[in-house]
Amino acid sequence: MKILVADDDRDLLELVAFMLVQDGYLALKAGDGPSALRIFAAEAPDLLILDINMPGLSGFQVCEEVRRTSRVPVMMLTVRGEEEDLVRALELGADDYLNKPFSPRTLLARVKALLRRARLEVASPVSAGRLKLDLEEHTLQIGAQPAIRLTKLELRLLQFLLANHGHAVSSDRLLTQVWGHRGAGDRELLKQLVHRARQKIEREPANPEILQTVPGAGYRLRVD
Amino acid sequence: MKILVADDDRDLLELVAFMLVQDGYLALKAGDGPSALRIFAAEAPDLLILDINMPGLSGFQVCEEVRRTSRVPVMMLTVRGEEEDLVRALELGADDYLNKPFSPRTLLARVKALLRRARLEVASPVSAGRLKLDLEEHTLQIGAQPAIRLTKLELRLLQFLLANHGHAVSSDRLLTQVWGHRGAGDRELLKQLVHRARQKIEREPANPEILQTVPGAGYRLRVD
DNA sequence: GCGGTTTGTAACCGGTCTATAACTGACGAG
DNA sequence: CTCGTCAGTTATAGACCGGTTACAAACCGC
Repeated sequence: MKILVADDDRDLLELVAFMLVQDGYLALKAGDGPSALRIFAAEAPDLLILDINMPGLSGFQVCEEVRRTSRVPVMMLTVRGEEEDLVRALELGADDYLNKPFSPRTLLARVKALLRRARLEVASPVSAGRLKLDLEEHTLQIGAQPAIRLTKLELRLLQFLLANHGHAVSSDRLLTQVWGHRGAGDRELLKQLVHRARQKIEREPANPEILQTVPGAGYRLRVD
Repeated sequence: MKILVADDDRDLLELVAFMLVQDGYLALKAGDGPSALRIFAAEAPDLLILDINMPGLSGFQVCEEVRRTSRVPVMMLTVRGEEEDLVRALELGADDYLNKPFSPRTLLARVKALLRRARLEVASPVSAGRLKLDLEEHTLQIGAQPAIRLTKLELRLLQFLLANHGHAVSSDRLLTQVWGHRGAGDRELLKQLVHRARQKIEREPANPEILQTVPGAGYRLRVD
């Protein structure tokens, strides 16, 4: 479950991200409004936590922009009980509102509640080129071939590679994306996962056409 | 739009009701938990505002009881800073949580947001393909076969799957939809419920044609 | 309150998935 | 050439998942 946190207060940003990661979420961090929008477009997170007071693009503006294209749950943060803020946030389509300072448990409980409610809505498949990933069914379809069943980890791996298709993605990035946290010794896991995925999706697993190795850099997904 | 307010503090009760009426809602008042439940059953309000600290039946208990039969939006009220309360309320399936004292505008903004969100949820169709659910009779009819009697939980499971027929629905979603709240050990419940439902509705329960498993993802209802 | 039904809890099983380790060959630096 | 690193492969143990059986607890109609 990916959550994007946007706050210009570096310390708070790191703290919130840490709390989320501790609780098993994958946290994406943005230090200002424009980055938030960029990351939102690139990563399609499942929930947004936006500080209202950000220089440049405020949380309101980010929320408004996001709401043009998406109904993803949005939680707004602000320093004090600025009532005008609350009203405006809810009117802009935010789903929840939290005053700083807040406690970890409060934040996590509300995040959980929002996600639970959001899950009532339907996820749509993501596709690029001849690859189509169905997040609901946990399957991958290549061109007109029959769909291939994927495990949870395989799905996350391919989802992220697909989001960056055509570009090499470093092992480190994949590790944090797929497993979330973890130490250094986990190159093995990725190696394994790639191997198993290739067995499933490649016509000739030893000469991969889709899930390619970029020596020294990581992996890349070819979609054409 | 009917809103039920339950609080043992007479003054606050009247105040909240007054605020709601001022804003164009119809306010129902309950001075304790049992009255709240009675009025809820009799009037089917569109939203509940429950004080947690009520003598006799607490807001928690009222919420829990209501959630057994209904997914109506619930907002909980309590004195500031009881974090345990917040967590517990959200876990019991409450939709929002407000600390006393609060301002009229805050309350109204959140009420408005809850109602708007509730309205977005789609009324689920009661039949699809060769499956027809009778919500009053608690029965399922498959094609021209005689109707099958269902229990309350089986009905809710099938109702939700039917509303999303053709799409895989995750176990988590089903859990919150059928049971509402709850925590860890509940994969067992779903497993059981699915098993029992299959015994009833499938021609060959070991090879389900209707209530299918989507490995790693959840379950799906086939209606054709 | 009684008896059947419905729901919750636990244990078990087989299959799949994941983590971990060991071995192999390719490659580049020294 | 040799060593170390990197990526691929093979092997395996344990965790986890989903289905099944069994039984206890709660509930419901009478």
